[in-house]
Amino acid sequence: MAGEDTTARRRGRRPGGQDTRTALIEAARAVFGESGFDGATVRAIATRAGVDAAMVNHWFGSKEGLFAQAVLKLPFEPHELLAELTDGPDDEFGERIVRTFLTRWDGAGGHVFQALVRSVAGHEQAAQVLRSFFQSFFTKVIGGIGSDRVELRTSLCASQLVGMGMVRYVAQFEPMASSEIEPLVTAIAPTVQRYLTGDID
Amino acid sequence: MAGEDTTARRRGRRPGGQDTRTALIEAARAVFGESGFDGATVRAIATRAGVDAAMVNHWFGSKEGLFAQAVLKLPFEPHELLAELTDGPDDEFGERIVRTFLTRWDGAGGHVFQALVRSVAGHEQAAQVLRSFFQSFFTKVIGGIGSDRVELRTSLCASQLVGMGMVRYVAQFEPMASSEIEPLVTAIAPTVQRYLTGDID
DNA sequence: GTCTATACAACGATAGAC
DNA sequence: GTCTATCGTTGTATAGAC
Repeated sequence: MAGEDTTARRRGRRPGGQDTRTALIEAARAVFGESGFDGATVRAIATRAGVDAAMVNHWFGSKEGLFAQAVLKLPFEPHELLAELTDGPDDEFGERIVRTFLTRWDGAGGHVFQALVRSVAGHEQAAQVLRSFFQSFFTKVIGGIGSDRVELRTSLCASQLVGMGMVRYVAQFEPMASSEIEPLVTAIAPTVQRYLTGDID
Repeated sequence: MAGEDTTARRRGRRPGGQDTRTALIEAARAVFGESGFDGATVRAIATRAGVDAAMVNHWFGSKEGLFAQAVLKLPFEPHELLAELTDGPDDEFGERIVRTFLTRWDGAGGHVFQALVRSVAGHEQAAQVLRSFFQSFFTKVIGGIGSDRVELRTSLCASQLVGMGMVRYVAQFEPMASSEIEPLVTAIAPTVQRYLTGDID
């Protein structure tokens, strides 16, 4: 992450920093809901929240980060996650992705993933914004390893990860629902690794 | 319901054939909702519908078939599907599963899968019944090939299949959403095949 | 007559009481 | 272990629609 709350009192605009963050999240939900991800602008969200547009980057790292936490309620910050995933050898990429996915969502609690699925399944709006967000994010993740067919590989990885979340957190099939993380990494990482760098046709 | 049947139970054809089917579906939704899949009995459902238990087999092939059409609204009959999947060499099992999954759901239309996901994500009840149904069904599918760790393999297969459906029908990530079936079979079948018969630890 | 939706009986499996 | 009750399922005779 960037800084903690070192700039909170600098010009005394708002005494409590958390209020800015909360206001941004509420404004973001409204604006993203009205305009979609592409249609919503950081400036419009910040204006509605009554704060400066720079606060978006300060609190959420990016427009995507704000979207992730406000609308999708993802339990992580995309930029930070990107750095975590890309740090390591390419042939352990699948392993890192699966382990990180499970660790983060386990930490957040199954109901968070469940809520995400419900909103995506229920509202075409949410599906659309998630789609552009996920594709943009995962393309960055995959882009660095120089494989071809980036879009298809992205879809394939998404299918295995999303399915893993569905089985573990939503449908709660045993033994996957109660399993430790590492056995699942062992079983599933080769799939993701193949989707990333292997032969897919 | 098909009427309170004030007439004494007579053998033979009752006027209004479709009414029995409809009555069974309505009764099944009620009983499955109250008791879950295992707790609900065919006889209880038939009694509530005011017809004989044998009508379940006549109209839906099995208890699972009734559940599939009444609660999950699946576009296929489990027994028929089981026969289709198990007919062929074991080393093409993954291929058949992926192709059949996509063919059936494509035929039904994406909104049907979407509705299934929504009901499973929304109601713990539906998740529970789907869980026992799916495990029972897939255990039969996998049971014939004699692999170990049947439950884990079932979960893994389910994760890839459900994820594929989520990406193609719900989130609609390109290119997976618009792809022809066969390229997806080529890309994903090896994953399912490995989950079924390969090394997973 | 044929066709089929229906009811009833019975089978094998399974779970629990004793 | 034995007995019993109940489960899902199957076979079959029958009644009504055609």
